Amino acid sequence: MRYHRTDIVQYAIGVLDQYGLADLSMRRIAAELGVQPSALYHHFVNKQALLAAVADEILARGGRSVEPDSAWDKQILSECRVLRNAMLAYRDGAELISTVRAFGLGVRVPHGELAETIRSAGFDDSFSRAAATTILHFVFGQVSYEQLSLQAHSDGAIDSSVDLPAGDAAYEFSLGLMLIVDGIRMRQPSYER
Amino acid sequence: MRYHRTDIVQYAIGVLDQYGLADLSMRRIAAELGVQPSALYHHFVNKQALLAAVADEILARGGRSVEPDSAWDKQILSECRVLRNAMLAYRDGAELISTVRAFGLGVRVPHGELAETIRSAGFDDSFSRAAATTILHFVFGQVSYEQLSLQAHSDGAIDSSVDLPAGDAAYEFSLGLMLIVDGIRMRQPSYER
DNA sequence: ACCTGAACACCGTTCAAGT
DNA sequence: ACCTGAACACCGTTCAAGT
Repeated sequence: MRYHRTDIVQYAIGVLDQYGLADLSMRRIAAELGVQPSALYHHFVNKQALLAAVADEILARGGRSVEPDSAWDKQILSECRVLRNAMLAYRDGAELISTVRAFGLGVRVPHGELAETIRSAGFDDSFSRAAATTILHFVFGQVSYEQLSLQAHSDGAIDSSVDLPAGDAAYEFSLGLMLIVDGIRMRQPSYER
Repeated sequence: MRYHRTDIVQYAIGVLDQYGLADLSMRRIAAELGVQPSALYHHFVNKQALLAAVADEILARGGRSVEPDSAWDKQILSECRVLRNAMLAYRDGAELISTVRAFGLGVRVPHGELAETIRSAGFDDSFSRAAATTILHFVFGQVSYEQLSLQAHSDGAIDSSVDLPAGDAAYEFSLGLMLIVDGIRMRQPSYER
C-alpha cells in the first residue's frame, strides 16, 4: 500500500481520537498504517510538521462561520463557537492546536477573520489584531481546560483533589467571551453609555 | 552527596533556564546533580510531580502582589503583572506552567486571589471565579506566546514566515487585560455609563 | 532515607538501499 | 515517488540491591 500526505493525516486523527495526544507517536501512526516509521519522513520533514497538518485538518473540518450580515459581536461569538466545536470534536483537540502553536508553527487559526470582523466595527488594524489575539488566547485556554475536565471525569487519571472547573463549561465559555467582547465594544468611538 | 526535594527543584530550574523545557528531562537533571536517574524517583513519584514542584517554585519566587488598598481593577492588573514577571523570569516559564496545568495537576496559580479581588468589587462567587479563570487563560496564553517570540528572535529556529506578534508585547498584554477588566466592570451592579 | 546498576519498553530521526 | 531495515541517541520508569 502506498500513501499520500492526506491519508497519513486521516490515520493520525484516528490515532489521536482513540489514544490521545500523549500516544500520538510517529511509530504508532506508522504501525496503524502498516508501514515503517521512517516512511513517514518521506511525507513530513518531522513530527511537528505532521502535527501541524493534523491541526489544520481538524480546524478545516470544523468549517467556517457564516453569519450573513449580523452584528460584529454576534459574528465573533459565532466564529468562536465554530472554533470551539472543531476542537471539541476530537480527543485532545484543543491541546493539539495549542501545542502546534507553541512550536511556533502556523496553524490556520481564524485570527484574520476575527480581526476583520472587529475592524468592521470601526477599529483600526493594530487594535483589531490585538483584540483578536486576546480572544484566541482565551478560547484555546478555555477549551483546553474544558477538554481536560471531560477526560478527568471519563477516566480517573486526574487528581480529583484539584477539582477542575466543574461548572457548566459552555456557560463559562460564553461568559468569558462576552467579557472580552464587552470590553471591545466599550472602546468603539461611537459607544455611548 | 545527598539531596532533598528542594535541591532537586533548584537544579531543575537551572536546567530549564539553560536548556529549555524540551530538554528538561529526568536524565539530564540527574546528570546535572551527578546522580542516577532512578534516584529522582525517591523524591518525586514521576516527572509530572517534579515539573509541578518546579512550576510552584517559579511562581513562589515571583512573590505576591501587595497593593495596599487600591481599587479592585488596579489590584487585578498588579496581580497579573506579578504573574507575568514570574513566568518571564525563566526560559519557557509560561509554557512550563501551562504544561503542568494541562496535566491536570494543581499549580499554585493565584486564581483564589483574583477571584477574591473581583468579589470585593461586589460580584457573587460564581461570577468571580469564572472571571478569574478568564483572566488566567488570557495571561497564560499571552505570556506563552510572548516568550515564544522572544525565543524566535534569539535563535533562528522558528519559521519566520509565520511571524509572531512582533508588536510590543507589554502593550498587548495590558490591552487584553484591560478589555477583560472593562468587561467585568460593565457588569457591576453600580455601573453607570 | 537516599542512592546505584541494570533493565524494560518505548521515543524521534537518519540513511543506505530497494522497487 | 514511496518504502524497508537497521541503526543512533535519546526518553520515563521499575526494581532489586546496597549504605
